[in-house]
Amino acid sequence: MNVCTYICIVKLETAIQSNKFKNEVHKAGLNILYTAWWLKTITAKELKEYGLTHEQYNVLRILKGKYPDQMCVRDVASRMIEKNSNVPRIIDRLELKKLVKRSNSSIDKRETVITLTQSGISILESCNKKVNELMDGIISINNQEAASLNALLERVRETEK
Amino acid sequence: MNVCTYICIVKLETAIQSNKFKNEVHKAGLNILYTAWWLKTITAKELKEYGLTHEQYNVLRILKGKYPDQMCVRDVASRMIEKNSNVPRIIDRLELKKLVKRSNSSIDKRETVITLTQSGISILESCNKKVNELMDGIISINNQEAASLNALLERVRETEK
DNA sequence: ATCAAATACATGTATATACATGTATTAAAA
DNA sequence: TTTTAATACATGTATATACATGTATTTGAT
Repeated sequence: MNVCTYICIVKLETAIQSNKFKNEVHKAGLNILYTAWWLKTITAKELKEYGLTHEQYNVLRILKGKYPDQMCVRDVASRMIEKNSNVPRIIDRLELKKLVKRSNSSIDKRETVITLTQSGISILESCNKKVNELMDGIISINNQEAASLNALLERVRETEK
Repeated sequence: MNVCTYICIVKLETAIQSNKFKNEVHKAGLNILYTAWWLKTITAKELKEYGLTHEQYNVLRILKGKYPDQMCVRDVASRMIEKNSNVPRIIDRLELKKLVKRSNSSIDKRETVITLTQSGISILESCNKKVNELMDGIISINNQEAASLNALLERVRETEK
């Protein structure tokens, strides 16, 4: 029998020890920031087993999306979740670990093209498995709730000018 | 007349140039991370005018919450949105700018107690004004939508063990 | 064809995160 | 009481963000 021993609900009020929010919109801002930190932290823990940071994992996933095609640095950067990431430097570290390979583009000599190595692919697959298991095990919202959440987050970023 | 010249909707698919999501839950994970980055970036831009980073602003707000009482470093740290922040070092920078003052606790000599200076209070007030104006101007969701969003984010972090 | 602007990437600096370790002080155990 | 463990903070290291600047290459205008 699978017995649920306890349910851990960390309310925002508890997490940041404050309940003085201007309004629900202001609270939502803090809630988004805190939830992102929480998500990053629990995934980083899994990735650490493989010596990868969240950002390095992101770059590997992006490269996998085009594999076996190569990608230039600019293309990788444009797909990053955090747009100001210093992609050349993240690639430096992946290259040191021999998870990716740099080469010069023949089309445009300014470009550096990046390729996943076999080792990069296999570490990515292990990480994906771990991270997916974590998500399935920890995040208990269903697809319908997630869809509402996605719609609301997109509404947050919808700006009129 | 207040004419709305254009509406800027940055969908997640456009932002990270991918539409291959395992399911809505997985997409929600990326959406939370991207929205947090977006929020941080637009606020950081306002704070930069005052030479403050997002984290320094967070520390000042926390100190204001107890003002005129002092707070020890541990108490500040426990209220941070990002729990792994290196609060002593953030305080180093605030102290250099004379926005806070460090002193020794008389009760427990291990503790360092932090006080907002007058200059710290006034810079915080200016920042709050700027940030609130930004939020009101840019975020177009209403309080009811924000309340649903808050409930969903709390559901995301609700884990069974 | 030549020069100026734009592009792609690398690199440098300040600040932050994440985490390990060091130091002084306090609390607790033998 | 003495020793040990825990606590509070400071500091050190690797990696990341945010942003400025440098260099080589390409594009575009004259």
